[in-house]
Amino acid sequence: MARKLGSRSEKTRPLVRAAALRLFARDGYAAVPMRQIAADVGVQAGALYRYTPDKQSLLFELMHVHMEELLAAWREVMPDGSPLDRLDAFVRFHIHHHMDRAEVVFISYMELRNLTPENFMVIEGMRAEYEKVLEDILAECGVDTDDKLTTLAVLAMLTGVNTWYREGGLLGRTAIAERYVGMVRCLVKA
Amino acid sequence: MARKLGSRSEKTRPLVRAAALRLFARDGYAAVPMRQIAADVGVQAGALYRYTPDKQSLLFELMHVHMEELLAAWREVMPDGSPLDRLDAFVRFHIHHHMDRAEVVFISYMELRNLTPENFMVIEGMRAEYEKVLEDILAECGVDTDDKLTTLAVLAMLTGVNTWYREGGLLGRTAIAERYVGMVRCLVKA
DNA sequence: GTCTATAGACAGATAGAC
DNA sequence: GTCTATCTGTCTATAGAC
Repeated sequence: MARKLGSRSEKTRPLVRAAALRLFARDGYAAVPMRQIAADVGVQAGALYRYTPDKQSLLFELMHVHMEELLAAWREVMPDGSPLDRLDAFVRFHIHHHMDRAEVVFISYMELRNLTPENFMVIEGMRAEYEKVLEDILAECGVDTDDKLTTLAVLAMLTGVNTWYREGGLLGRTAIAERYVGMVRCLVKA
Repeated sequence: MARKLGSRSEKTRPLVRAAALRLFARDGYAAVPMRQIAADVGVQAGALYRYTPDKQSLLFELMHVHMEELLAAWREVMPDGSPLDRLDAFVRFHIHHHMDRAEVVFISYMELRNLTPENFMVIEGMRAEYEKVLEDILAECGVDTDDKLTTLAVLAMLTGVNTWYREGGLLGRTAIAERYVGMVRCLVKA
């Protein structure tokens, strides 16, 4: 099979994204120079601008793709059962998805303020859409969602797993998810 | 009454701290130039170095004072009652303290990675000490604290209030605290 | 598509006048 | 104690050779 022209460029592009992801997560967007991303990829800084118009777009693209994948993945696994079943499913989905993508999740919470106002509005809209998924499920479960306190408390608790979960820890992935399922069920009953 | 010599310097110092607090919270440590802090205070950039050896010390001092005050304030109000009473008291204390100091709390979570390794270890130690306060109370309430999941889940839920609470919102401070008290009680029973 | 070289802006921190 | 002026280094992004 003949290679397409320009296929070489499509080898570097994902490396740039991966390096930006890793370094932004580790050191923070503002603290990572383009030169360091380039060094991580194994090219000179100027070459990066073949793949991104600027540093800001690199950040925005990582967060935008993440939010699109998050919303799409939920639509994919979203079950039809009872409200409580759907709540359990949401908790398991959220925990597993966030454990699998620790770096981009971390960036998406930490680097919001380094987005331009236009880019921020896009991401904020998608974040609100995801929050609405949980809010609707909670409402169907009989929770009062006039104020967002319960929704935000549950979301904060679930997302907190991102700050401490590391692969190979004391608890397995499924065990962790089931513990959170139990805690959220308990909050809903109260 | 005669003014003490040097009393004028002690007027600018708190202004520098206040400006750094406000700007670090709004734009992030890395994005705030010393010149902007100076402009906020109403002096030239060079004058700031009468009050701090460098920018890093400005950040560290804000976080360090915050953690000292947090630990001291808890020791002050810590009650003697039953474990469940002490848990309620901790929840109320945490929520109110975090609502009253939104900016420095936000900085303390967001800017950890902009501390030098030495400074990070100091703050991290104090953060662990605070976490231990909650862990001990939960253990006395009969919660299994062999793994830290419950402790961290409760702390994440409580601290989440910082991301959405604004003065003059739908719910009053006390009402919010009592809702969290109810949710935490429920998690402990399960 | 990657390189070298550099433009142009701006950072943290210091020196010395007043 | 604050000023002006500046040193020294680093940043993003671009230009043009190969």
